[in-house]
Amino acid sequence: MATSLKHRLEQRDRVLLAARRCFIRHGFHGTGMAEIAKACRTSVGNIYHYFPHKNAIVKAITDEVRSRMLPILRRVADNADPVDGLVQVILLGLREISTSTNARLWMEILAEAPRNRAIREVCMAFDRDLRGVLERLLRRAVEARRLRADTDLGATSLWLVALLDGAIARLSVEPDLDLTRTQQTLAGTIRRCFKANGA
Amino acid sequence: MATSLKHRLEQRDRVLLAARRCFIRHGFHGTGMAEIAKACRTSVGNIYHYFPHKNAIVKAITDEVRSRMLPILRRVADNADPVDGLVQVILLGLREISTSTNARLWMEILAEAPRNRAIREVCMAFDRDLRGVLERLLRRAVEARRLRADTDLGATSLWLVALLDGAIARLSVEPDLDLTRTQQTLAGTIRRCFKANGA
Amino acid sequence: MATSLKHRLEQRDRVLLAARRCFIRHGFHGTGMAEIAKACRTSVGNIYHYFPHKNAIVKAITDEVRSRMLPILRRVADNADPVDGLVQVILLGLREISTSTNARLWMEILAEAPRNRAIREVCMAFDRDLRGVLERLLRRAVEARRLRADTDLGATSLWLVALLDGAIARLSVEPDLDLTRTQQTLAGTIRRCFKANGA
Amino acid sequence: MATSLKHRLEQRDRVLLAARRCFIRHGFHGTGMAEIAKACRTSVGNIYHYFPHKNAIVKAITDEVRSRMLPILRRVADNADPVDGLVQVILLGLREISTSTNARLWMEILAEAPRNRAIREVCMAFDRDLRGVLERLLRRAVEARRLRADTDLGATSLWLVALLDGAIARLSVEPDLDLTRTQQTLAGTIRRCFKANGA
DNA sequence: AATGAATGAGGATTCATTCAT
DNA sequence: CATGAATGAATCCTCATTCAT
Repeated sequence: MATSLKHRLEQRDRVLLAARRCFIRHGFHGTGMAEIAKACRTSVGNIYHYFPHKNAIVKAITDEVRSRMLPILRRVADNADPVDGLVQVILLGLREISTSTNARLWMEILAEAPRNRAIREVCMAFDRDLRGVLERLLRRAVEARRLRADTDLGATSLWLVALLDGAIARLSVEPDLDLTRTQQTLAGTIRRCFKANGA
Repeated sequence: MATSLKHRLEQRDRVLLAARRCFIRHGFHGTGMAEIAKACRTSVGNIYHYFPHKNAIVKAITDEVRSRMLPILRRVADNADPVDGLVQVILLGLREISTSTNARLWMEILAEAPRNRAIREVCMAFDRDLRGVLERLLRRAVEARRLRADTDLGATSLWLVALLDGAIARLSVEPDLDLTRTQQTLAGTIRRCFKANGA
Repeated sequence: MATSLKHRLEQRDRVLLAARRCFIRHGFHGTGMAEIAKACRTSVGNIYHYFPHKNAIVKAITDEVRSRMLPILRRVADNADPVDGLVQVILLGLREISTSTNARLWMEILAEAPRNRAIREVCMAFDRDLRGVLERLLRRAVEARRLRADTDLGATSLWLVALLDGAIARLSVEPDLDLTRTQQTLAGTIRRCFKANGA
Repeated sequence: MATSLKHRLEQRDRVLLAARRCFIRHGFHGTGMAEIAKACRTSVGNIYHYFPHKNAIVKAITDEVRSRMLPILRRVADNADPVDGLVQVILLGLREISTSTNARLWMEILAEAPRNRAIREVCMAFDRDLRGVLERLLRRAVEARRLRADTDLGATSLWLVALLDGAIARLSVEPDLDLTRTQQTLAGTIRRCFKANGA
């Protein structure tokens, strides 16, 4: 029982791992079930024991990609200095995105979202979380008088998220882009948007 | 002769217009030639008198989308005040993107680029142009002492472009987003990154 | 009137010439009307003023190819020496076949014949003519006591025709084959099958 | 496992058998995948489990047709009397060709070869084998002083092959032709080209 | 659980032919 | 006579999904 459950989960993961590689290479639409089956050395039919649809695999991948980002958010959200926290969210987010070929996957997800309810919902849930963290940090920055009180926090968090999405797009179009070099410039610019931690 | 040429161009445009609508609704991959044919009330075969591939239609749409942006860039590039110019590029870019359902189309293009050479080349050419304009404006800002001399212009222009890409992604995931409201916040933030046009 | 008729015939020939080139390159099935139209710099529709079907073009080409062979036959049939005549038929036939890229065309015709009544009829008519000439020569050879009286003339003429067909097949599979070198061997062998022009 | 492999091979054969019948009736180009599918009572898609292309089916048929000829060659090549061997090669070759509707298939193959690399290669390999056998027999005939020492063996083997190709062409144009009747004439003629097995 | 054969609709593309201009 | 746009059925091939084994 326990063993069989363990096996189930392992097998499921093997499928996901294989699917992820395929999706990165050929996109959601460009990848067929047969390709995934071959990549994880199973049969096509067997995959359907673990996922009811192809789309369920896509959703699972989306979930996974998203869930890898969440602990980063939580860790950073409690940073003593809210501005440091914000900069950290952006920098860690960028690092996660630019790891391996994640950008391609993120891009695929972003493009799929408009026409795929399941994916869209995952995206929106994640956006809510991310923007929640960002807005909480921004509010703390206001309280700490590092940010003007009349700042539109919603708008600001929106643009910060857009910055991450934009990085995804940039990376996926120009995969050779070295984000680490330009990160410092971004971090500096963001910091400069806040008042110094005044005496 | 002249009439037939005119007819050809009109028909070509009808195909593109129909394709555009279909692509917005169902994406490049989700749209079949039959759907396009029906949408412009021709036969499938006839479309092939105007475009050699489905991909040629995709490329033509990409070209068109991109070329609508170029005059905006040129107009703005010569703005007397470089900071105003930069803000204008961003704001006008956003307006163009958010027009009707353009964001979806842009998104589709961004997602297609990594795996479609023809599209990628159009994108890269456009990026070059856009970043050229941005960097020229940034350089003028440095010369006008509105920006620190040690600013990494390449990095900065990259992030500005990413901001636009990010807006596309945001809009395509949340089509109901009202960008106009948040635009002012962005414009203000950008302006504040530059020193006042000091006396 | 006369002029327009002349023009008609010229145009018809232009189509045939173009079609011939296309058929040699891509075969009957591999050549589209559009390709022929482009090759003779007309419109597709215009070709249909001169030929009711694509198949009519194929038939016309077949006719032409065949009719080029006929005068050769007639000229040779009256040769004083029947054995010389036979050898000449074969050698001239081979020369005609191997001229330019005729073998490909002949081959295309042979392959089309089984499934194309119009072509088959042309082929059979030609075969009748050719075998008639051959059998007449063989009969004269018998009369001249150059050939055993019990020879099966029908069978012999059949195998001589097969030899020509075979040469077509060989040339079309190995286009670089140099038939002229091996011709002499064939001619010698054939001659040796007959008794010397005895005293 | 063993069963499934057996099933696979059986199914593959069923496809080939059906394809063969279709090809004989309508030619390679005239036969669609749908027709083959119907002829072996499967779906179109399923055929693609057994063959990657339509062309792979064509090649498999070509292989099969050719490989049926090879054992004949081997058996005959070791004939004690080289002239008997040669006559046998031709006669058995003819019998194989004239079996049922093989001629049509051979013809189709010959016509396809010039424009289909895979087919051409099979044809050329077969030609090499066949001409190898023929030349070996001819050489032995020379050694046995049954043939003039200055005979051009290459040319002679070429014409013998052409004779077989020609028979194919004849049969495919005139399917009612009764080759068996004329075979004796051919065999006799060939024999007479050699000197008697002199004492 | 695992296999992979089978399905059949749907994918893009081609092409002979027609017909309005 | 000439054009080439239009048609639409037919081409090969792909693919998510089902199902008997």
